[in-house]
Amino acid sequence: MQKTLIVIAGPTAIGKTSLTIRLARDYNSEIISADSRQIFKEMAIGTAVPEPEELKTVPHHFIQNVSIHDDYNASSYEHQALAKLKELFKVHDLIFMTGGSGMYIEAVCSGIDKMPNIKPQIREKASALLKNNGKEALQEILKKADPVYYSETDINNPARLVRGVEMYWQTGKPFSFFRKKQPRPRDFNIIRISLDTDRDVLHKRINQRVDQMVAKGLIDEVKNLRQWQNLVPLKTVGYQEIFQYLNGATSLDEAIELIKRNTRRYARKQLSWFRRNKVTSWFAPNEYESIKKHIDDAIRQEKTL
RNA sequence: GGUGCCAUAGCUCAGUUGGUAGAGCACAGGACUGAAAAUCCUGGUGUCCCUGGUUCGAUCCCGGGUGGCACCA
Repeated sequence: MQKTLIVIAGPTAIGKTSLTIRLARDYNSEIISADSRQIFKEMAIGTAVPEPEELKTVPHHFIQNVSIHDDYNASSYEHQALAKLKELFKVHDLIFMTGGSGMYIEAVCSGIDKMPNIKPQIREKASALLKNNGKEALQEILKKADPVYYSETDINNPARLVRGVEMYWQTGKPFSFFRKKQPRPRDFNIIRISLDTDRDVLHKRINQRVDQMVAKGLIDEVKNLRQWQNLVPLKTVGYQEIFQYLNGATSLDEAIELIKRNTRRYARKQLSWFRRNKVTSWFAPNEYESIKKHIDDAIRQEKTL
């Protein structure tokens, strides 16, 4: 029996959670979350994790099971999610994956090339070079050490430059040696569904959700994390803005407005990511019957193949 | 009621000594293989309030109107 992963992608606040829970119940299935922030134990309100009642109705995986103090990235997620899928496919033919982190979804669907971990000292050295000598210094190194990556990547983007340089320093080999970008075949089928709706509707939902987060105690949640504000997982919309407020840089009202604006921008970037995938089918979040029909048709097609 | 000032992008405003206009924010699009809710790139979206006049040509100058603000009654 061919196993199938159904991926429900969509921008933040569009209604992925409730839609996927309903689907997973109808198909008697389970849900794998592909969300780079809901995965952290310490972050709940600001990442809009599903409510306890929702989590009870259908088994969820990768919700709040890692600490912000752990090293975690898209590659860790790929391996854990694949292992979990293998386990779940022993009892289910159909598993749902939903979340807003495009890179996490791609990691599971297509895979990320295997690469060595970077030692913290090397990472710090590369960041220090960027800070002290600017991105030009990193560009110079890459130009000589890794002309392939240098010509392919966005050399204005410090994050890309640091990555290339630290990989070279760590291994003595160019980053492009590891970065093959070869999609890895999976032993399960993938059905991709993406959600979108009118922009003003989405913006309204985002604004409401942010107000709800504040009402649920976002400020207190962020206050408790204040000493960790420089950790990467906390470089997150909803947290950075409240840190700014707690640090006296903005008023609370300003911080809340900034969260709304930055969440709108985040939603736009997510959509941009999901549009890259040309095999996905697009639906509005309220088109439940059409979505179900699409899934049933896709499964039936697979069976006849 | 009188006088003065203002009216240009979604918002706040700049500007054109007359040749159909540009900043910030908002917004839109894109890139992205180990931080990805990160990081980076690109884009002005417009009856220049309406209406007459002057002019080859008016968003700009002049008259009238409408709306807003301020002050005086």
